Amino acid sequence: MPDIYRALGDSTRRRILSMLKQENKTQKEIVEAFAISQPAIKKHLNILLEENIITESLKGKYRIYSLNFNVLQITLQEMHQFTGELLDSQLVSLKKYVEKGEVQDEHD
Amino acid sequence: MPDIYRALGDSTRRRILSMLKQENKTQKEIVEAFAISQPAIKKHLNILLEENIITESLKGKYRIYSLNFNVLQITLQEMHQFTGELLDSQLVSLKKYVEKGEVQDEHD
DNA sequence: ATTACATATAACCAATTGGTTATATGTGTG
DNA sequence: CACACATATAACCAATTGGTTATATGTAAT
Repeated sequence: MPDIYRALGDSTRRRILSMLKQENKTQKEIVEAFAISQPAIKKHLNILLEENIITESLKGKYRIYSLNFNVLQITLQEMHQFTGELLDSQLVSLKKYVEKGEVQDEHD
Repeated sequence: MPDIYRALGDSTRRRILSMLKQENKTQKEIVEAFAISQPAIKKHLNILLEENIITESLKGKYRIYSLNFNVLQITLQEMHQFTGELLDSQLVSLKKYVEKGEVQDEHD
């Protein structure tokens, strides 16, 4: 359900995630780390929240954001499997080549 | 330079890449595998070409598309490093916890 | 040469994205 | 209570995305 590709699809969001991997951060801290406005950061946080990649908690007037490791782990693992299979196929082609003396069939 | 996140950011494009991992395909074959129009597929192919994730070659009236394994490998490896570091940090936190009896500092 | 087929391109559309500024709301502090 | 600060929300904007239909172009086959 969570769209990890959407979550990772923007470099600001990737930087936010990198920040959060060290320690949880308040929105204020995140905003201060970028050159764009607070509402712009909030929109990125909302996308990450929508995709369940981060969680939000309240502490007085602050909002604290954290990585959602459970979801991250599952979705990244799926993504990694997909990408792994893409590269895998090259090895299969190489194997075929070694065995049968051809790389691709049909088109070349 | 190639934006692998953009390339993978759409499920149609991911399906196209999956198709190409088996064998090279003509545009016609790709179009026939989807329920959307030829120009729509062409746009996706153009994005994959822009990001250098696939290559195009001519064969008579056909256009043959192939995975660009070189670029794929490099960009996916970078992506995987990024995502690996995200999850890694949890292990570091766990390690800290085991060693010092705390998980996070500052915010909780 | 005509026709059929594969692909390209143009014009259009609605929704999403990534940003802005201005302003409202909520919470802690002097 | 009043003010300051952190965050939320609204209204706006330009660019991109993902699709469409209609039509042009290039190549092969009859």
